[in-house]
Amino acid sequence: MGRVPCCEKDNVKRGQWTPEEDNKLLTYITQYGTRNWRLIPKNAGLQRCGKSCRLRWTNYLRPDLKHGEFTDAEEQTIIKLHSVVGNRWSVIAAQLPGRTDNDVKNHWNTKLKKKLSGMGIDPVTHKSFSHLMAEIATTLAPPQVAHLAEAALGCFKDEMLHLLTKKRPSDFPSPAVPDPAPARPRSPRHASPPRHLRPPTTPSSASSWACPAPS
DNA sequence: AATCCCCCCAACCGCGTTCTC
DNA sequence: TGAGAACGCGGTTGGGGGGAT
Repeated sequence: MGRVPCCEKDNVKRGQWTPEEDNKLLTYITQYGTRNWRLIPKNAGLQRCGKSCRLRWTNYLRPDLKHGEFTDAEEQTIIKLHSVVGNRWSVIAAQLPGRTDNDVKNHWNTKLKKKLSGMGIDPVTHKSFSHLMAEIATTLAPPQVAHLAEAALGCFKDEMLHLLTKKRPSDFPSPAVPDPAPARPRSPRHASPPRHLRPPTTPSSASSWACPAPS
């Protein structure tokens, strides 16, 4: 049997929360706690899904949350922990009082990944790009190495062009190499195997064969 | 001044895990 | 012990805001 939806979608409001909704949720939870998320919207007089209420509470309304900029120390903690546990955002967030997994994930995706790349460090493996290239080269036969080096140079060229002109590689005429992907790929949700069949998302299990998308 | 483009982040989706009966 | 419900997590999306043109 298929999984039942968490709520009746027809009668449920979606999108941005209004201050009135925030207030209702906050008032209710302050008084009664967070025991049953399915009942909370009903009892609080909200036309929201319980899941949406839980997310709003955990990511925004909780009184112990920090809302400001991430400090250098927090960033260092995220980078260190990510190098150990990978994309286990809840694990990382647990070490940062007042930060949520969503916060950490967003900050990683928007800031830290670029910061590391800019420092010549692969944000997936946390190794320097030159170290990775040397590592890969030792495992390949000479013709493959030559091919890889050529591909890497292509990636580097694309990245530089993008940085210098703020244009995507696909914006440039490229008769030899077809553009591998659209500028913002929309991968199908279930391209990967089910979670229990996937390897843990540790940095060492991932590789960086593909060109990183120009940021 | 208007339009375009990109970045950021709040919110959503779907799946795995845990809980309850 | 198994089924269904509830919860939690990570990936993804989309809209608003602001800078660039």
